[in-house]
Amino acid sequence: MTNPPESARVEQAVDLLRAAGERLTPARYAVLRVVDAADRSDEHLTAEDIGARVAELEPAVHRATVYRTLTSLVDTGVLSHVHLGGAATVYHLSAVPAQHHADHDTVHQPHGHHAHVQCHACGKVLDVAPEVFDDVAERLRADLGFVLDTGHAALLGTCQDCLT
Amino acid sequence: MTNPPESARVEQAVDLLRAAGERLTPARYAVLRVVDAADRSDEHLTAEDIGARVAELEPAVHRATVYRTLTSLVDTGVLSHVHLGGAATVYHLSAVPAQHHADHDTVHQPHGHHAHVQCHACGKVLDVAPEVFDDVAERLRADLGFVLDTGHAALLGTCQDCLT
DNA sequence: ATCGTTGCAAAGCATTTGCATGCCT
DNA sequence: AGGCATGCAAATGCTTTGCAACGAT
Repeated sequence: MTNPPESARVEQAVDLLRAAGERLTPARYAVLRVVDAADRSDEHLTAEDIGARVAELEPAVHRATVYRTLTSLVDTGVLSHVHLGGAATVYHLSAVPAQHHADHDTVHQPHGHHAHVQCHACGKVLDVAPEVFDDVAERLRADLGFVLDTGHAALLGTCQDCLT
Repeated sequence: MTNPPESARVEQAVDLLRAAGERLTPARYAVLRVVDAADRSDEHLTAEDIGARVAELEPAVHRATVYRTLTSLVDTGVLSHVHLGGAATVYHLSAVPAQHHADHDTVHQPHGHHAHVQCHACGKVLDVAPEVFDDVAERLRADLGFVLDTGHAALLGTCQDCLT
């Protein structure tokens, strides 16, 4: 029980970090654990959300450090971020090709790479299988020479619950 | 030459404004002209961009007023805004069902309603015909009950020029 | 021991708000 | 005339930065 697969994802992230010649610090470790936990509960945390949780885990870590850490982890490729509809940016562990996770709906796919749509009414973020955008991506490439980065930004709309 | 259809679009916007029982003030008029001009040159202006141009047109108008004006014009429905990939929000005249404009590429469509994709390398914003997202919209609705608001948020990718 | 990383605190920026005045209708 | 919109200025909130101290390797 107490040795959940979480460690696997975090460890993998740590390995990536080290492979990139980066140092592992308490701040970085805390950020990785927080993001991993959020990932596996399908939460989407912003920089400040992460800062808040890191503060609980490592009170000594300064907010500014969380921002710098997020930036460097994204640069390293350990984390990736998604720009949501409004303005917020949320973070994910980028590595890890999915493994467990009991899915609930069709277009939903376990972790790993995925696209996002956000409800502008309630703010909820839904994960979507990247293939849903394959046709659009193909058309944009053919017509405009534009290579779509599926999942780097979320589209807006209204979720089922908010359709009155 | 000098009596461009601009006035038509602005006038239409003004009518909408009045129909909504809102007042026409120098600040609002300036904002409308600026946004109209941007629209017809396919530019995508943020609140501060608009503020800067309004300052040239009406030096007396305060920045705070531009923000308040944009908000109220969007509420009224005269303007609509699009959330770009990064964080910025850009504005469009919402009415006006397109008219002139010599198009250059297939998926490009004159003004009116359209979707957007943004290059995260150069920041350029490309307008895309909303139909490009029809299939995605249909699938999201069918699978998740999510109603996509095409064109309220932009997707990210890399434009032809930036593909090295 | 070295050099990247952190803490701290202050600066930055875009955006918002309270309030009294002004002006559109 | 009446009430919404504006100017002004201060406050906000998130994020960034300079610099010296710290600590991971």
